[in-house]
Amino acid sequence: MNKFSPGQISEFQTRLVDWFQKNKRKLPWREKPNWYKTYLSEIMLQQTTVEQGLPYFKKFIDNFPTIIDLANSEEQRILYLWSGLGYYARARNMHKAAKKIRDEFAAEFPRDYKDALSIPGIGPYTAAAILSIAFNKTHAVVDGNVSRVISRIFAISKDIRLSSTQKQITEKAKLLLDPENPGLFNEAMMELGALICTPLKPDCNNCPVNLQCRAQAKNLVNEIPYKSPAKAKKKKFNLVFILRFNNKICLAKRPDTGLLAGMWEFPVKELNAKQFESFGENNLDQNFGIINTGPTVQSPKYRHQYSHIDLTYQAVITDLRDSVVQLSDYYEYKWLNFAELFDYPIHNAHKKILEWLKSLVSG
DNA sequence: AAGGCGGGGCA
DNA sequence: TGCCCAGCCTT
Repeated sequence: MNKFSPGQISEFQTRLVDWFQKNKRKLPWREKPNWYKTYLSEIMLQQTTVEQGLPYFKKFIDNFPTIIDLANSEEQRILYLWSGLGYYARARNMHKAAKKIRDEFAAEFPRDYKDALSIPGIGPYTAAAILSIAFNKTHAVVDGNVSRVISRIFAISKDIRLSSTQKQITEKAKLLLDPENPGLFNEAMMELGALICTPLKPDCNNCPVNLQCRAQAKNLVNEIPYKSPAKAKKKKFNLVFILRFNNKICLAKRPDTGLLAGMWEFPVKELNAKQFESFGENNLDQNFGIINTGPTVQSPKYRHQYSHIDLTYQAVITDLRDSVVQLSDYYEYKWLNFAELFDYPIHNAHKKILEWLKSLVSG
């Protein structure tokens, strides 16, 4: 009852892979595949849906057709093309990775698992995915999709966040893996999780392995996987300054570590909830050391949810009497023409402000 | 082992 | 508005 027999494993593999070959999505990295396309797509699809990553994959393949092109690029160029996709450490690690592959692995992806793990941005999942999909090496992948599929197949109802549960799932993934077609099998597992065995309302009627699914048999599909509740996000409030002087606008670079590292933005002052509600009644000079020459223009309030922060923010357009501003939180900033603002890697919260600014200019 | 790190989408 | 999705890295 607790174990799949060799016959059942073989049947599972056959049914799954047959389903995959008939139902897989047409995706650009699946056309004329090579390891570089696999690598690029796997990095981009970490914590990211296919729909969201698709336009970025096309951009990167167009701009950097080979790993050498990627390695030879500037980091700011990579961040610019990546801006809006999030988790920007991926982009910076990708640049480091490309240089390492170029210099230490003769511009070829290493075939060894430990070597793959030594590359920045490549962990257990990505190493197994690239080695199996691009080189048909026998490594089982465990990503979010696979975790969900396996927890249902084996009716594992323990908290899926626990590392002990992940360990158990990894063992099951190795057990099910088809050693003859590891790449195909891994892709099929992930595609099943993405198309059929979805987090909400899984399409069990069209599942190729529903007869082997213990969650289905026990009518527990909606209870598995169990995930313990997430912590509440911290609420934060930002006042964003559109500082203007001589028809130029100030844009600043965030520090190289932490949230949105290395991305550009309009200078920000973090306020508490009370300050955020009342700043308009105060004098910007007294409160922020900013000397404005006239009335300010306020943007609508925006909300932006990060994985651990619930941010509310609002921009004010402020004309300065001189260009001396106290921006001690930033080590680099520039005064730019309006059009030049669009040439910098700006994170999404401030892209919304830029869009608002654009609507003022054109409207 | 736990927490930091984006952005999109849904009820 | 609250809350879901989730690999890699650092601590």
